[in-house]
Amino acid sequence: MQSLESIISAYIVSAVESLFNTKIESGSVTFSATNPAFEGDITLVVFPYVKLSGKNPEQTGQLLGDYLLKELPTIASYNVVKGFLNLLLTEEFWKSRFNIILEDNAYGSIESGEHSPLVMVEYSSPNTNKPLHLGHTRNILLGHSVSEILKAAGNKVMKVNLVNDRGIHICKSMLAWKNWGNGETPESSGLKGDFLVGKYYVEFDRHYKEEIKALKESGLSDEEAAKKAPLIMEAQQMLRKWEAGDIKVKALWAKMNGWVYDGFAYTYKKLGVNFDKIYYESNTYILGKEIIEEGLKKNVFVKRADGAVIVDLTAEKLDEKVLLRSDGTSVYMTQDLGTAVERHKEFPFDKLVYVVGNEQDYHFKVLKLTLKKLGYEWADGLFHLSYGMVELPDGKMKSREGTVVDADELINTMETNARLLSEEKGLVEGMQEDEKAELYHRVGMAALKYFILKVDPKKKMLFNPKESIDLHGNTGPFIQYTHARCRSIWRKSELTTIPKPEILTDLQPKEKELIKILNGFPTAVLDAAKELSPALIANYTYELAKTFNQFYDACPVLKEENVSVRNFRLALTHTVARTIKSAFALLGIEVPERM
RNA sequence: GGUUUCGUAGUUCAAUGGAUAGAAUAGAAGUUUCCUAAACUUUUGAUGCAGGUUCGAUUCCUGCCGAGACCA
Repeated sequence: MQSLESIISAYIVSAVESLFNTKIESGSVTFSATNPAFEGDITLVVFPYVKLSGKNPEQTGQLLGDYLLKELPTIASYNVVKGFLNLLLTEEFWKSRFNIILEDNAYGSIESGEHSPLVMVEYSSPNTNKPLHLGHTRNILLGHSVSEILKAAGNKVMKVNLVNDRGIHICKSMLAWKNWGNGETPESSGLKGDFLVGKYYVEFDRHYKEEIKALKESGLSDEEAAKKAPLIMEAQQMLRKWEAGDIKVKALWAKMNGWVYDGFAYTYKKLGVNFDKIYYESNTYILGKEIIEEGLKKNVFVKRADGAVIVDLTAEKLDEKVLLRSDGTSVYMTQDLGTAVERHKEFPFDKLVYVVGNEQDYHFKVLKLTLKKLGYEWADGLFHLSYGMVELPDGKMKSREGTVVDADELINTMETNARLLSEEKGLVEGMQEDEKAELYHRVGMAALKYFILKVDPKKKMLFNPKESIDLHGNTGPFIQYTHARCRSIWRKSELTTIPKPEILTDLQPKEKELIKILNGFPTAVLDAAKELSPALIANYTYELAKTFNQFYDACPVLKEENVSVRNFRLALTHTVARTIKSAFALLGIEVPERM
């Protein structure tokens, strides 16, 4: 279905050509929503054509309006206010639009085909030394939602996770567990695996700090003490053993990482997300060394006097970046270069979206530029979805100060709050226990997910642990509630098929408004895909739900006596429910039939 | 210090350079013999400061003030 804007744009192009003798791009035509104070369904901004017409904005608008009224039968009337041409479309247009939308069961999504672009989305990418927290939650929800949105926009999508399963951090946990763990396992203690490993990471830190303190008292500087503490040296020794393939170290490593994966799997499941492929850094960390050779050969990289290999990006207003240390060890950038190249070989993606926090902005700029310099044209398709940090009222979450908001705990709290409200409303009586649990889960998760996703990803967001996430107003549960209302009407209608409406009467204001909003869904999906912003879908869905509730108040559905009006309203209610469900699926939020 | 992002009602969020800056929440006042009141209606309240570009600036540019991030 062609969008309303593109239909009118085409006529504006020909109007400008025949009236002002100038060719313009149809993409340059700008519309805006009509101000409610004036009559109209869509508004054309006239200012860009004032110079072409040589007349004032009002006269220019009149000319364009006359042309459209004559040439485009769906225009019922127009008016010009200042430089704005307000266009009113015919009732017939909106009625036929609604019928098209109603018929389309996959409304809002474009099926991908063989030649659709392949987009790889990397998200989550956790370390294996601690449980997931609210910051990870934002990452995970964004990654999942963006993937769904890209799919709906007609892309083939591959969701990947790159787990940081090796390095000094996991060695610290391993060492602490060996020293003070007494063989504790998730089974023996009942502790979730990622929490268990996280506990020993903290334990390491505690003992390490004591050692540093003691060393400092014996006269060492801060820096020396931090380097010379026996524990850290032992952890480093462990890492070297790991790299050398020491069987015992590798076995412990595999065991403890296994615990963490079980813990993560539980949280991912609760959050309703999954991956098509999981990469492990233990496999990818060696990648990238060949890239260094390649870069040196192509004279893109330079070997410094101390032996370190660098890429000079000063021409691009960035620094020199070290890619290989003077001791020959690689840095993150080396691995990421190698991983990107490997991935593109295996899955020749058109786009690779990295969902990573904005503290890595510099890193991804360098990554893309460096790949470009090496001649990999596909690097143009690399995109860093740089999201803002989740902050607490007094700043960043700090694990040291114990202010980290744990993901599992937050999920539980949300489910509990949903349960308390449901019980208070008393609408769940008669439900089976498992049905109730499912409902509380859906509602709690809707509140959490919507709270996070409705904020523009680029912006930092604030979470106040003292005030629980709201279930009223502009929230996920409000929209779920609207869906449940729609479904309730539908059940009570006792119809089995959707009535084909013949709308003989004029549309009520709220009916027309709903059709207009429904009409905007495909555009919202495409915009969200272009911007990689689930927030646009959240805002869209809120507008739809809010308007439906107004309609619900103003227009009876089941009690309407005129059969054709009743059928139309039922069809409208059905379409609203279906669209809310589709839109929320793009956010990874499920909607209940009743609540 | 260098680079960079961000400052919008009391609070949390909106606004491809477009009309009178929207919502939610908190505050005030209403709506239930009527399809789910997790709703609806009315109301109070905001663009950090100073310039510039533009027919038009929350949005673009410059400076200042304030907060964060990255790099040393």
